[in-house]
Amino acid sequence: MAAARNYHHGNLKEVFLKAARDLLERDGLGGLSLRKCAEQVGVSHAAPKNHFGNMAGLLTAMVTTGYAELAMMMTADANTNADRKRRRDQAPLGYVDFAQANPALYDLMFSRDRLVQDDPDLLQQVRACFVILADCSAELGWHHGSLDDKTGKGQVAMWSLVHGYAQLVTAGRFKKDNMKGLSILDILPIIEQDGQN
Amino acid sequence: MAAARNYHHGNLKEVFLKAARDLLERDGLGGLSLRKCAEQVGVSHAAPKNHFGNMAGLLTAMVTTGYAELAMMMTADANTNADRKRRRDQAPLGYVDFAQANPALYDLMFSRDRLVQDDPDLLQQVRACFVILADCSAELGWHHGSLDDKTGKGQVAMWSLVHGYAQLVTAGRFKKDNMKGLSILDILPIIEQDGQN
DNA sequence: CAGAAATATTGACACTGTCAATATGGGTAA
DNA sequence: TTACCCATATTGACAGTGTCAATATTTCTG
Repeated sequence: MAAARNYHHGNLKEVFLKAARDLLERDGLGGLSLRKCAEQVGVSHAAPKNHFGNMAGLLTAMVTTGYAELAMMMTADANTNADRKRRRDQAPLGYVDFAQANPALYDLMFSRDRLVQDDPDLLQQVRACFVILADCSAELGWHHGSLDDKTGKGQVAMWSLVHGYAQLVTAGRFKKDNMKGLSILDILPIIEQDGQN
Repeated sequence: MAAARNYHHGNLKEVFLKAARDLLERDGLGGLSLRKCAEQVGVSHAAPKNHFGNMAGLLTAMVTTGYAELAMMMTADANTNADRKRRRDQAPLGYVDFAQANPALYDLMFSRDRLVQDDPDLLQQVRACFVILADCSAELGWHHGSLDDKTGKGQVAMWSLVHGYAQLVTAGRFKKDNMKGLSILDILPIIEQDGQN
């Protein structure tokens, strides 16, 4: 149960993931290395191989936890007695908050290479996030096409708009002084409501 | 003028950029290396230092040409005698086409680290692309806030929506079979028109 | 024609991910 | 308890990487 001195660290996987995330946000993806993480945790440079296989496995594990946290931040008020508007706004607000709090990890979460894209855990967490946003779009009355398969126009527009906004803000593509007082909640309402279909 | 045999390649910078882009799209960012490019071009491994300084300089140069091409694809019909709707649709259509034709480069164009973010040429090309999209949002009647500084709600929504859509499609976050027949042109019209500032 | 400047090469260095071989210890069944 | 298997960690090695200093070659310029 308790961590041993040398061999069998106990919870090396979790500790390693935490160290990797700290290093990622501190030095960027280019500054993240397995060996630096291992040194910081206090294990040998090949120790992570048992838990993650290779670099892509580590990044995939980090990203998967990232999607799980993203879902949590979007549903933080789901089971509280917050009013209806507050709960409805929480998804896009929490989404952008997560991206701004973890910009490097957020980048990695949408990179095409570097990840094991068909990892089952990853796919499940991604889908969970999409479902939350799809519900949010329905909540706002963005039906706009087939809702049954969760990939109607409203759902695609919702994720596109929120993700695009989050990425452009964290990438610094919008000038900060011009964005003063302009949040994702100001952008969403310009989507036209459409109750039919 | 003509390329010499050994020293003074002549147009090494352009040739190197082309080799780097080929390698980037073929093997991803992780598979791109200065030494592979140099080998393919037929120069020594340190030759690119004179033209790009370091890896970040090479990536920044690649990304800058990427933004220039993106602007060209968005304005391909600008000076033709295509009808008004065709010209208006060209910006978002060309944007998504570029992302799908150059997915790895497109990713790099929105990464926070790895680039020299304050490079003057890069900033200029980025701004040119944003202006094209801002004009497009005005063209569609998305005024929604201050238009004078080009960063009103409509402009932010336009870039967010188009970029988010492009990135999510190229990253495979939308299932292909569910996206059949659903293009960016189907998404844009759900934005509400609002002529009053 | 000579010297300066631009451009390319060579060699070295520290650092990286990955792998095979080895060592250690926890868990389980006899 | 004892013996064994297996998960886990270490060590050592390897090819590949970006970067830099020193050097060599070519073009440009006065």
